Amino acid sequence: MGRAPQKRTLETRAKLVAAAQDIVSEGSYADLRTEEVVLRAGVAKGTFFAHFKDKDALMDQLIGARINECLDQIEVCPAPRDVDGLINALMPLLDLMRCERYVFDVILRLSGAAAIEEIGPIAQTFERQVIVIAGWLAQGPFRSDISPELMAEGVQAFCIQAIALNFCAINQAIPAEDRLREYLGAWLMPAKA
Amino acid sequence: MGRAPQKRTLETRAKLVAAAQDIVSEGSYADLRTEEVVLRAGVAKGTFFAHFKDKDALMDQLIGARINECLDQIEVCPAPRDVDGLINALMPLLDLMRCERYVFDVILRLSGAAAIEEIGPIAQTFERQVIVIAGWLAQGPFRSDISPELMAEGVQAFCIQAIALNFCAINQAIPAEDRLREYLGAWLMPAKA
DNA sequence: CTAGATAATTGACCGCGGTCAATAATAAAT
DNA sequence: ATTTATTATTGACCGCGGTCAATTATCTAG
Repeated sequence: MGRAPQKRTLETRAKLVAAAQDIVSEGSYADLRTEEVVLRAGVAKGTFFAHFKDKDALMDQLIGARINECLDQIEVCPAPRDVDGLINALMPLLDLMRCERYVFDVILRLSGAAAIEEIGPIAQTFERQVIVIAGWLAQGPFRSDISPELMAEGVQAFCIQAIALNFCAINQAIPAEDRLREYLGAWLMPAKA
Repeated sequence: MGRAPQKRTLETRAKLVAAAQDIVSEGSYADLRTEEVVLRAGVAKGTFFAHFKDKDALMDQLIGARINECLDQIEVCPAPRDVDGLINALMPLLDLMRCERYVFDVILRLSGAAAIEEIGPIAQTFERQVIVIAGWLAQGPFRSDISPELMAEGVQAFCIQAIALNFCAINQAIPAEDRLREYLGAWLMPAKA
């Protein structure tokens, strides 16, 4: 067990995060530079890396926090009654995931933790997503031959697929929502046949 | 229309690719350095970037070529008769995609082209995958309420999901094949209910 | 209060991907 | 052949993420 963190440490960390958030709000996640962050925070470069393992770790914090805000908001919605309702409910999350190519890449990269000790914010939100979505699906008029958790994992997979295809020039004619509707209809309410 | 490429150009490019392949075969994709490539090829650093837009473009060539080898081999297989057969048939592809974390990341990043003019090798193989898999699914004893192409896109999405989850420490207990079998069973042969 | 231990901060430095003005090699025109 | 237009190559240079030995601030024991 380490000692309790010093006041100074918390202040420094807060300055770094605040500086990073400012930069993002003025521009984009993609053009955040660690050098700009430390400049604004008024600390040395090494200090940044004493607080964050690498640049991705900062992004994990920032983006993970925003995903959690979405989930807070989403969680209290009533369980959707059909695929369209589900897509509607998921919209804030989808919009966040596709707001920037770089953000999507970071989320994909960090949605799984390399080691059990280091489950970061984004990886945690991915577990939380499954819980929230599975909770909904258990109530709705969806297929019942597989578990809600499995259905939820599939929803995640298809969201990613729909967004990934939409970042691709060839496929931008079809809106991501339409593609997702097709996927989820087939996944959640198969007509068998 | 540009002029035909000079002999020298083709030689240089071949030297670069050969050097890169040597490095990969001695180590991994992840530890390929462009500086090492140009050193072995006996050219200047700038020459590399005259031939490849960036490092990713080289990876696109190298990995795209290997995916195509897999597809050549896969294409001639008889259409699988069930989910297990499908997973078996896809194994060479899956093994390639998960051989290295870095390789998986590159594939995800390049599987969609940013602009229509620049559809790279990997993006092309992703279209080819859908064609090959859809061809199979059209023949097999799978659901018929959705198109084979849609089924094939779902297979792609679930392959990626299964691999991604398996790169994550928390989920390594379950082999990717088992997870994939569960997904594809539910996707391709829903029991309705 | 002081001395020693621990934790936080610093900034010069490195690695490596990527750029670009200058130069050299090649092809086309006279 | 000689000039002219293109194309290929060069290597010094830059940006930026990340490291680490040295320094400074904070905590704790006596």
